[in-house]
Amino acid sequence: MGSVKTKRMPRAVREQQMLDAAVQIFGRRGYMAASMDDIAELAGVSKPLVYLYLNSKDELFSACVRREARALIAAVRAGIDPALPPDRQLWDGLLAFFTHTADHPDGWSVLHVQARTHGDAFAAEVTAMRAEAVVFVTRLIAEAAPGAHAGRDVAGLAEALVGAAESLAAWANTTPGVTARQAAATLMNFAWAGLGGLLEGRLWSPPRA
Amino acid sequence: MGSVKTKRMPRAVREQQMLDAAVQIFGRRGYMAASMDDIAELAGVSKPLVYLYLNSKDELFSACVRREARALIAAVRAGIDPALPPDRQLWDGLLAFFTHTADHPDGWSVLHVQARTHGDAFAAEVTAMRAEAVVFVTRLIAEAAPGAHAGRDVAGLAEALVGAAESLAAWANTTPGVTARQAAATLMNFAWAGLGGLLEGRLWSPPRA
Amino acid sequence: MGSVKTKRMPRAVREQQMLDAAVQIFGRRGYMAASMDDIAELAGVSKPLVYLYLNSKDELFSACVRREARALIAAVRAGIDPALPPDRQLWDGLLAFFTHTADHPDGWSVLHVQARTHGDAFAAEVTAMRAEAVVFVTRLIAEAAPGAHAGRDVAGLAEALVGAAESLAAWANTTPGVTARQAAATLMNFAWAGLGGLLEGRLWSPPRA
Amino acid sequence: MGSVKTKRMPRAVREQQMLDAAVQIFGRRGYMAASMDDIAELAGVSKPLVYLYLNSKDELFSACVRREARALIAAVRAGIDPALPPDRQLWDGLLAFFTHTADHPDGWSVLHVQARTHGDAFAAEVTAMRAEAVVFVTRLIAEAAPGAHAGRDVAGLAEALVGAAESLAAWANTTPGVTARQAAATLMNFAWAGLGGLLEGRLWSPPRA
DNA sequence: GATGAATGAGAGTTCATTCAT
DNA sequence: TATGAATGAACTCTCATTCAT
Repeated sequence: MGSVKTKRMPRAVREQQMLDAAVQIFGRRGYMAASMDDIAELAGVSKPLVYLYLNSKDELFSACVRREARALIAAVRAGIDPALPPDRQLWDGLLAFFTHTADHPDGWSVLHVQARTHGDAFAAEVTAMRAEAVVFVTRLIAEAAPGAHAGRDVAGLAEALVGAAESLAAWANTTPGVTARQAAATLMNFAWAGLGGLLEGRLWSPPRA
Repeated sequence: MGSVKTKRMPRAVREQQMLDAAVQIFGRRGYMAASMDDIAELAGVSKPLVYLYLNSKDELFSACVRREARALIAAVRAGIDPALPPDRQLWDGLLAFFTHTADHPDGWSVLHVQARTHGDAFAAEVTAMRAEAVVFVTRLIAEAAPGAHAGRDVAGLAEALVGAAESLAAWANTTPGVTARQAAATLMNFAWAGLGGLLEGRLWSPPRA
Repeated sequence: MGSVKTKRMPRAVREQQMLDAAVQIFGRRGYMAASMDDIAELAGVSKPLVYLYLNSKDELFSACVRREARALIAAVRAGIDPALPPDRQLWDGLLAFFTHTADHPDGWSVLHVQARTHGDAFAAEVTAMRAEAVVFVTRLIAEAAPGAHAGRDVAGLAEALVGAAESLAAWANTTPGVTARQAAATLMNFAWAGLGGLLEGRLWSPPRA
Repeated sequence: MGSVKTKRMPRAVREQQMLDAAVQIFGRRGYMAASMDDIAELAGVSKPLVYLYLNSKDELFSACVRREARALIAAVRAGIDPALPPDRQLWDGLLAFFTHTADHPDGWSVLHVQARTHGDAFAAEVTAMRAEAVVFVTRLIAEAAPGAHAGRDVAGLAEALVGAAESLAAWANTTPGVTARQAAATLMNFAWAGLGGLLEGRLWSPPRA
């Protein structure tokens, strides 16, 4: 498994090997259950080297979160053309998102499950990423319904959408036979139909308590 | 913090105290990071007593999951009157859900985050609970829009809904001035319009790749 | 298993029940691996009662050793008629010994294996019992060969015989299909032939080193 | 006591130190009463190192049994010259045996007492060793008295011999002025005459019960 | 005479982390 | 650059023992 044991590699390469191993172990077992021994072994190096390059378990995990977050953001950005109409942008973004998470399930697990479980220090990076997504979706909604009453309603919708997407990604990764395209289609239908209904004014009014 | 240190209590009472403490610790730190020492201390008893009553960390966690799942289901059921019209039932259910999860964040964390992270045995309990919720919602929509074709993509929708709900719950809990009522309203509108639209066949067609 | 749970029994009876249970558990699992919980449960009483009557694990074990030692000594004494010739006395004694140890394997295990493993305090009782056996055998040898050179040689032979008997008893208890009579016959043949040879002067002289 | 605390030793050396300590503690206290803490302390290392090299208490004990069994066998083999006459071979073997067990009482305790107390896996190793001894002795006798019928009751004789040997070893160790040489002489006379007698058919007939 | 409730102390085991080379 | 050797601290779990009734 792991990589072929080659000695004397440049630091940058070794570091990436360690991060690869760490993401896999952290993603599959969770922060606490992951052991530095296993990570070092999977990376094909000795434990002291891991400490030499990455200082501690916490920093190693942090580096994983940062790397995976950046990769995911880059993938989604690359999938979107801001010149296209909003529904098309949403679709492209969802497709890019589900495709990337499907291709990097351990990375997504680190971001979605593990980073949030383990304390605010790690959550910050993920929260920033998430905020960017919410802003993006909010803008799309606003563009699609220029006259909509903005503010808390739209923010709530965006939150709901992003949360639904996150949950679906984890589900698609662990359920055999579900493709990124299907996950994107499910959410797109759900969201667009819902938004459409809302924008046409079909609001449901709660009863006065 | 904890409870007042009272000695010699009947077993049933002590057991609930232990479960209270365990839910809090498991919910906030996760299964692996939770230590039996801390749980016992928070419960105000010695560690051996926890083992005497609940046998092992695994069984303790399992008991927590079961108790919290039952409490959540009971809360939602209690909020619903089957004699009312479907939309009203959905609203009442959502309100009960958001209220209960807001009142018991640790319990919700145990169910939503921790139980899924920790192995299929626990995930099954939660999955069953969610499936019940999806069936319930689907039935309501079908009653409201008779003749529509239900049953497609149910699992995916469930994931999306729960993800949206969790996201909204977190949003409501952390955004000042947002109540369980408002979170319920947002999701109600989203779900009611979106599901209704889906059942009526209003689909968004993805572009040919 | 155990005894039928009857309440309010006189102390002497309860105590014997406890000793029965303790001998069984100690004999089969050893002193350290035996737990007071298991002993109390097998005796059909609560743990505090065991402590009320027998004070501690050590004293309980000690009581077991004493009781079993006395029973074994009594059984062997009862089997011997001092008026008979020495070889017949040895045979009867061996037969009584092997019969008793076969009928009370747990008791013999307590005496032979466990008591010696666990420190000098318990060994004393067993050592006394053993010494008595050695004296008895020594006397028999002396009677059988009136002119034999007594002293260390005879003492060594008696030691060897008693040790062989102890070892054979444990072996007969754990090997299916070996009866007390067969064990006695094996040892009797070995010992008597050996002694006979010795007494006839067939001594083997070690080479001068 | 223990060894001088020297740091950074090669693995093989440290492992032997650990086994030395383990044999001493296991031999004197028994498997259950021996604690890994005490073994580690006596070996002059920390507990994790013991686990790193020997994995578990069970495996550590197993390693002790193996090592001591091999050492004893080697000592006895080294004492015997197959070119010499059979009685001389038996004498040399017994002398080597008593000398080795006297020099390594803890190792002998591990083999004789502890290994049999603790489960069949370990008993097997010891049983095999004893069987080898019995075969060896039987062959010597057969060579000395050709034409005799061997092979009957071999297991019982082995038990009796080992029991006698153990008893004599303890006697020699605790009785002032008794040497390994004298213990060997006693058993030699006993065994040589007894076995010889048996093979020649001199049986003692028990009375008809 | 008898027990349900409770615990201090210690067991085996694992882990993140560091030294010395 | 890289590692074999080593450990302090913490974990889950068990046990002999006692109190209050």
